[in-house]
Order: sequence, then structure tokens, then C-alpha cells
Amino acid sequence: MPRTASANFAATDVELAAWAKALGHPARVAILRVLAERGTCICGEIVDDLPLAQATVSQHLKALKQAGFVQGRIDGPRSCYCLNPATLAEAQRALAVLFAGLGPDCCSSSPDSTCS
Amino acid sequence: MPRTASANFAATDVELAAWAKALGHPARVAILRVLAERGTCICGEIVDDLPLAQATVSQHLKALKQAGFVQGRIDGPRSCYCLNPATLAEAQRALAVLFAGLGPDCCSSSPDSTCS
DNA sequence: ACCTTTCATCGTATTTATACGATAAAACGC
DNA sequence: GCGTTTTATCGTATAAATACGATGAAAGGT
Repeated sequence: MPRTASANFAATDVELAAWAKALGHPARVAILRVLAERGTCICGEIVDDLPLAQATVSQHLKALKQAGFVQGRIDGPRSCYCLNPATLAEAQRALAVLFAGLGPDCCSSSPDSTCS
Repeated sequence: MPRTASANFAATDVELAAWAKALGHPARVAILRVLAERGTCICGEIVDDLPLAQATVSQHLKALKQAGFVQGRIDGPRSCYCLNPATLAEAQRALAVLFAGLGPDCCSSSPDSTCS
């Protein structure tokens, strides 16, 4: 956030937004897909699969790590990455709950959204 | 994207990332919640419910509109906003498919992610 | 010890996002 | 017509994101 900090919001929404933000770039989605496909670990292979420089991929990996979607450990000179099923499941569930709460028949008095 | 455009990515991932990006801020999640709660329309009420200035809320609404999550029409001097169930359902489904593809047992040879 | 490989970080540049005050546009009431 | 209300947009400022080249650090091979 620019001027002021992003306080004043529900902790639930802040966490949810952080997860969504981590998914808010095609490169990071692609990285998750690569990790799922290759199963476990890798790193240089991800770079080869993406149209981005190594430094940029490393930054995206850091973001995914910070969101908790990815785990990484050092394996000799190379870095081993893999998905973190626990956090992914958490995020999936949180998003599902959000969408459920936004459903046409969740709490609104009007049966369907008549707007435009 | 800074220097270069964000091409070179699967159209699916670009669309998914755009949806996720729209959810990537607590204020926008809160706005969606308010719209779901109040049912249909509003605008100034959203401003009252958020710790943000009117202009900022309008910008977030524009982002949600651009993502397709929200519909808005003019109703006299005020603007009527409501959720767009169709796009929300699309995004929900796309995200569910993504998470399903990231599941521990989707295509990987290793049964579970053993990394850290 | 030296070189290679692999990756994270630094430094930098550019774009985008975020936030607000101020202003303009649209519609209603008088 | 005039003022009020409501909201979108403009202008601006600051922070964050995005991208890459270059540089370090860590580990292995010779």
C-alpha cells in the first residue's frame, strides 16, 4: 500500500488477499503447474520452462514461498522446490468459502442480482 | 509488467491470474462481501463501510468491474452496483481446477511432496 | 586450490498499484 | 435556471511489482 499501511481490514480478508495476490501473475501460476507436473523439487528446470530470466523466476519463487505455496531447501549447489499441499489446501478452502459467501443465494434478500 | 509485456503465457493462466489479482487486495474482497450482504446495488454505502476515501473505493470498484466480478449501472445521480454471478462462478471454477491440478496426487510420480 | 555450476541477492529501470484531494459530470429538487 | 447530491475522473504522490544484468555465495568436481 502506498501512503498508509493496509491495516483496518479483517485479518481473514488480508490473508485471503495475500494468497490471491500470490496467484495474481501468470508466471507464478505457471511455476505452480510446473512443480505439480514434475512432482518434487527442481529450479533450473523452471527457468527453462518459463520465458523469464533466472533472477525473475527466483523472485517469483520467493513470492510463492512467502505465501506458503512452495517449500524450498538447499540440495548441494542447487535448490530443491516443491509444493506445500497444506497451505494450498488452506487457500483453496478459504477461496471456496469466499465464493460461497458471494453466491446469489447466500444472505441477500433479492433472489438474483438484477442490476444491469 | 515492467519492461516487456506479459505475453508468452498460456491464455488460461493469464485469465486466472487476472481474476486472482482482482481478489488480491483486502479492500476488494471486502467490497465483494458488502455487495453480497446488501444484495443489490449501492455505492456510497460501500464507502461508509470501508476505511478508504471515496475516490479509492471507486478505483477498486473499477478494478472489480474490469475483472467482471461486478456490474454497475447508473441510477439517477448514484451508481448501482451488484455482483456478477456468472463471472464469479467462472473464476471459482477456474481456481478449483487449478487447485485440483496442484493436488498431491494429480500427475506427479511421487505420492507426496517430500521436500523440506 | 581452482574452476564450474547453480542459485539468491543486489542494483537498477520501468511499470503498475494504491491512496487521496480536488474537480467535473449527471440527475434530482427547488 | 440554480444548488445539492452523488460518483467518476483527473492530477499527484508514494509504494510496490516486474524484469533483467551483474555480482556473490555455496557446493561439487578436477
